[in-house]
Amino acid sequence: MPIPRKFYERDTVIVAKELIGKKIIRVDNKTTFSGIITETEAYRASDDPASHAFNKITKRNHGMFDVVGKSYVYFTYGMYNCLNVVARSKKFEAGAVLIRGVHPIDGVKKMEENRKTDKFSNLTNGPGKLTQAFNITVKDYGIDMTKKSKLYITTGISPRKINSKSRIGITKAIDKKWNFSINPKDYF
DNA sequence: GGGCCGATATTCT
DNA sequence: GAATATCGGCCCG
Repeated sequence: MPIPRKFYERDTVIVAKELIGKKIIRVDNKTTFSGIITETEAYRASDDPASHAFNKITKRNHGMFDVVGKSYVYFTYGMYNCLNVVARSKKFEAGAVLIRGVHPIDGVKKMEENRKTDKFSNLTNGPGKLTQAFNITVKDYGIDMTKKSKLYITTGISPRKINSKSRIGITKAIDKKWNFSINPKDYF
C-alpha cells in the first residue's frame, strides 16, 4: 500500500528518518523497478542555508513549496538528476527529502543496462546513480507519490538501527545531522 | 583504498 | 564569474 499523504505532513527531518527502509517503486514503460531506501537527507527552508529553498522560490525549486508527497526532481552539476519527496510540517513554507541511496529489489537487469555496469553495489548507491538506474529525470517532476503511478513509495522493512550524520556535499549548516542511513546488516 | 580533476545546468553575486 | 544536494576516470600505492 502506498504511504498516505499524512506521513509527509510532518517535520522534514522526521520524514527523512522514517523513509529509511521504505520501498520505492518505479514503473517505466514495461519495466518495474523497486528498491529499499537506505539513505536520505532532509532539506528544509528559511532555517536551512544548505537548502535550495533557503532563498526565494525559483523555476527549479518551486516543487519544494508544492503539496507534500509529490516528487521534486532537479538537475545538478550539469549532468545528474536527483530525486526528492516533498515533506514538511505546517510550520515551514517548503521542504523535501533527498533520496541518496536504495537497495535494488526488482528490475536489477534493466538497472545494469541503464547504468552500464554489472556491479550490484554500484547501481543505486548515490543520488545521481539511482536516478540513472531507475530512469528518473526532470520529466518526473511533481508526480504524486502517495498513489500508485509511475513513481510511488510503499511500506517496506523495519530497520534495526538508523545512522545519523552530517549531510554530504555541502559546506553550510554542517552541524545539522540530517543525513540518515542503514547498513546492509541492519536491513532486517 | 584515497585524492585530484573534468564535465557543465542552474542559481547567485 | 563562482559555487553547487555528483560521478567516473584517472593516478597512486
